[in-house]
Amino acid sequence: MDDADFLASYDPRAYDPVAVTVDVVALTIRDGALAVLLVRRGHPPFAGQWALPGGFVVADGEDLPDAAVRELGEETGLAAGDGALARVHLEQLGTYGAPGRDPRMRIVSVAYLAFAPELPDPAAGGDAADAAWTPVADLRLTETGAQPPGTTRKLAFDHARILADGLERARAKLEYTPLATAFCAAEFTIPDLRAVYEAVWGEELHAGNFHRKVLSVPGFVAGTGGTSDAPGRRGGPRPRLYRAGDARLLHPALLRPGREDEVR
Amino acid sequence: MDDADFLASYDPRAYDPVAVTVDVVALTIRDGALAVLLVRRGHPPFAGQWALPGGFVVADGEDLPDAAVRELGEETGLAAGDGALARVHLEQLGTYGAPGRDPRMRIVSVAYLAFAPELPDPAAGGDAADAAWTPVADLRLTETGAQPPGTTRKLAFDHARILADGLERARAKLEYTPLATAFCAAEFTIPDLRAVYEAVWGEELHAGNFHRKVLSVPGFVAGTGGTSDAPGRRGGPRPRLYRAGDARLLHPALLRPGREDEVR
DNA sequence: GTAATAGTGTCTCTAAGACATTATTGT
DNA sequence: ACAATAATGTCTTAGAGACACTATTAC
Repeated sequence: MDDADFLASYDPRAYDPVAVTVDVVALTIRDGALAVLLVRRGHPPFAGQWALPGGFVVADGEDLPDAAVRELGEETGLAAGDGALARVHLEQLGTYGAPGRDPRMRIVSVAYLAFAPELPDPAAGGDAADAAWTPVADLRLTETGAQPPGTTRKLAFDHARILADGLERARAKLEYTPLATAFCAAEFTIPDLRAVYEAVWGEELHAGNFHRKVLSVPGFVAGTGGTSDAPGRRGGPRPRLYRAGDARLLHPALLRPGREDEVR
Repeated sequence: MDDADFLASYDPRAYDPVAVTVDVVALTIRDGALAVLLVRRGHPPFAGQWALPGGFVVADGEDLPDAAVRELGEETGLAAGDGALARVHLEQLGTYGAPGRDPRMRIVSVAYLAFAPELPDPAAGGDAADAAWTPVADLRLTETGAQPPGTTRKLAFDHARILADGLERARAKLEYTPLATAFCAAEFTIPDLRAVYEAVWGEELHAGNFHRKVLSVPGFVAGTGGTSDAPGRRGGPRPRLYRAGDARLLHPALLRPGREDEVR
């Protein structure tokens, strides 16, 4: 039997049904805090609860990253050809396929991680009853969370786990890639960049050391020669403007402070 | 409509068929070289060509890592309850779902990465006509490879890409995790560990500096007090024996030498 | 003996971090 | 004037890497 014979006799529907979906962990910085795009589900299961944007992959011809971009565009109201979506950094996060994670049927979900500069407020689209950028600090990400009840939101499906994995990935990638620039506008200042690191890592960084460190990494940032016009600051000289450099890895890396204890 | 109504009216087969498979990049050290487990396909498509071990996920109730272990066991002839398989480190590598990657239908494949100490020669099982540990140096992993033809093997599907991604993941994880100990027997020497690093990174390391570095990382290795009986070596004192320590991250990390150029 | 190897010591240079200092802005 | 901040300078210490050296084994 050669390939052609095999294809002719092959019936894909003979297999048990497994559906493939794409979920997106879209992160941005809003008001100095790390925020994730969430939608309120309009249909069962988990109707009314908040969840990551996502949906079924179109079986015929849609690549997985394309599906992720499509889902992101549906929830933010941005078209794929729009410049704002083109600036979004997208990478695969992982695949979640435990039996029972969706009550309807066996669903394997490929999660993507998106990093974006400040985007417009989302417009609910598709199946979503609502959509909003939500500070991650307002979310309960562990079963044993110690947050005060009422102020936290629990996510549908296993999306709390997916989001937690995405946050850890983001925190780690800030260390050894210039990913932080993906959260900034095309031109930014070193203090802007430091604000991104502080929001994602949840720690204050020493301004002087951070400044010198960023400039010492080859290709991290490139000066434009201009200076910020400094709106809304509380004094001090005008910071210089930079663009993202051509480095794809930071060498040496910017390591998170105080991680010796988390090692075991 | 509540959840129960929705489930009753839901027909999973109404969706376009997408099949989910699991492929395994199983790495080990054989004769001092990094080797990957490959099977020769017994059926179309790509009958007769070498490929990564893998297969369809059982839709009803099999978790994805379980499917990966099952596929690995089928090809190596090791039972899941066997101690050898229990020592294998398994982690998800990524998911590959480009349309057309399989000529039969839309197939989304979840790839897993397995690290094992020296395992027995595989026994062909399942659909495989043959199975073998193959040194990765004998494989053509890029389309524009400069290897001499005839000495290289080309893999089926997009498995060359999956393997290349797995190798890069392995090389990176040696830097900041104690993963190298997963390639060693329960007790090993520092030179054994150095041989793992050299095989995976493809570079010779300075023996003295490596030794001091490994011992300086808290929790990387723990001494047993014993010494190797040193069979087959070419002279020198008996090296001391160690076991894997309790660290899950190496701090500080063991960085690969000479990566400054690959940064842009 | 000779060669190879395990393990340790020493030196240099880079880089991280704590801290100080100067200059420039808003209030 | 005062507070806040950008940007740079100084000092200490940890760590990576080059190299040397001793001790122990196989041949």
